[in-house]
Amino acid sequence: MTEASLRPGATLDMPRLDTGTTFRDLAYAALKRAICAMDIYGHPEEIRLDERRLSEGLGVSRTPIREAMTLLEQEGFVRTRPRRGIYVVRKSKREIVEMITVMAALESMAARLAAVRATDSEVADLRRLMDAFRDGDGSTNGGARLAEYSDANIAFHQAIIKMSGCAMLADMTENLFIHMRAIRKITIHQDNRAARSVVDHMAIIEALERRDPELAERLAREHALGLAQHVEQHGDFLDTTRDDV
Amino acid sequence: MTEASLRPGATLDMPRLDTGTTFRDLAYAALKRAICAMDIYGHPEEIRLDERRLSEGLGVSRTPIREAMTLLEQEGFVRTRPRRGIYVVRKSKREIVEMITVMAALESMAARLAAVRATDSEVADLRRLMDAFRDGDGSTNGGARLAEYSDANIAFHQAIIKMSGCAMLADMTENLFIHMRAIRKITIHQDNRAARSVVDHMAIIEALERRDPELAERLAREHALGLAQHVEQHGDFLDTTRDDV
DNA sequence: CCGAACTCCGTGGTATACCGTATATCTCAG
DNA sequence: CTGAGATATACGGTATACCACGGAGTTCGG
Repeated sequence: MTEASLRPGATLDMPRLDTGTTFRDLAYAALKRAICAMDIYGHPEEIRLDERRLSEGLGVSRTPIREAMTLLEQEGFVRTRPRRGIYVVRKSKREIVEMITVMAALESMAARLAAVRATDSEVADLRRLMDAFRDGDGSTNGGARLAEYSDANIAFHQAIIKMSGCAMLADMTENLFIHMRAIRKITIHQDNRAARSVVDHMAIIEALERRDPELAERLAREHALGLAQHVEQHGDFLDTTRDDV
Repeated sequence: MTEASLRPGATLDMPRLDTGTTFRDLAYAALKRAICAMDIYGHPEEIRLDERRLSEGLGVSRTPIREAMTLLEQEGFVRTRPRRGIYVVRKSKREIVEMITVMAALESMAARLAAVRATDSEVADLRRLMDAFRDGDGSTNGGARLAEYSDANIAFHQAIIKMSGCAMLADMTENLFIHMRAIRKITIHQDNRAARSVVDHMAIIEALERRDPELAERLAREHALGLAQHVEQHGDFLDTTRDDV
């Protein structure tokens, strides 16, 4: 390959501009970020996306936009209805419960693996991360802290996945996290769930520290399924103003 | 909407031709079927797909082909390398082990749910399905039966998923089954795994009959992880002739 | 004043042309 | 005969034009 052969000519060799990133990928990233940013379950009206408008806005043609949309549709973020438009999906209560169930399955497996495979320092890092929140949780400051905790919550769960050492678990849960973050925004304010969540997390950490895969798995599963049950019982508002096809 | 209003004119009302199925979906189905049909791990050379040739062969333009390819790529069946071509993927040993691990997670959760939610008749059907194979399994006929059993094996696992009543579990495992079928074609001939598999399945059925979610989950998980361990130990041939990027 | 039918516009679906680059082939110096 | 460089070819990536259908607005008959 001669690796930018060092002949004397004026070959001001550039670092290597990446040919790998396509417009499709850029559009995909931009759209996904935009969708994640919006509060999907906040306002009831459906959100429609216009290929041509997006194309114009992002400065690329419709083709990469469409390909990105295809990806987003398969991932369950948008739904395209022929000759009607592309809509940001709003999961039904049933779908959310199922999603949490799947999450419980994957995360409990991750916890099982993590209990065996994670390094001591990884577990220690996880404990440090959560200890900060256990201290100042009980009473003092209100909603502002919850938003911050919501992120730490996601971080905790992602850490468990990562410590499993199974890349595919991370892949499959990545999109689920995005949906769940939107849900968690609501449920976290109910029923003192934030405080309960911290308790559950600490128990899981202890199980990991004890290197007990059975316990870690069970706790992770029950933690997730507890959220599923909560949504099942208190999530009826999710099914309002749905136009089922 | 007046439903093809019954005025006397010559309104030879057609049955309703489906506008929903797009060329993209047709191309996707055709390509997926073709990929599943081929024995991916049989011959070592890489299989390349040509958009233009496929477009010509299927009688549609490149656009729907590309969109179908985008889907297949996201599902992990093909990989497109810029300006190189589109290749049918061949999973590495590590990837296959991870895939089976994910399968174990999802399937064990399905078994747990099925133990509680499945109807008696569903469980009975499952037993009937497998009893046929337990009888004539041990000795008599060889490889011809194994291919047949391979399908029954998939059917068993899919039945568990279905009985969980969780549609999303079915969705997420659908593509995994396709990959695993290709793997199972090989592993089933090794180490008398077919007979072992039947034993495991019967134990799972018994757990379902006893409505024991903990046991059903554990057995389903151990059954799948057993396969993972087998691949881990005996699947080194999978990593031959890989051109890693 | 109201409702049904018609027209127009906007949308996603499809086809096609063009572009840049990686690979393959050919050419020619050694 | 061998290998480096020039040219040709083929592929995926992108842009654009056109199409058919659905729905909103309009018009006309009652």
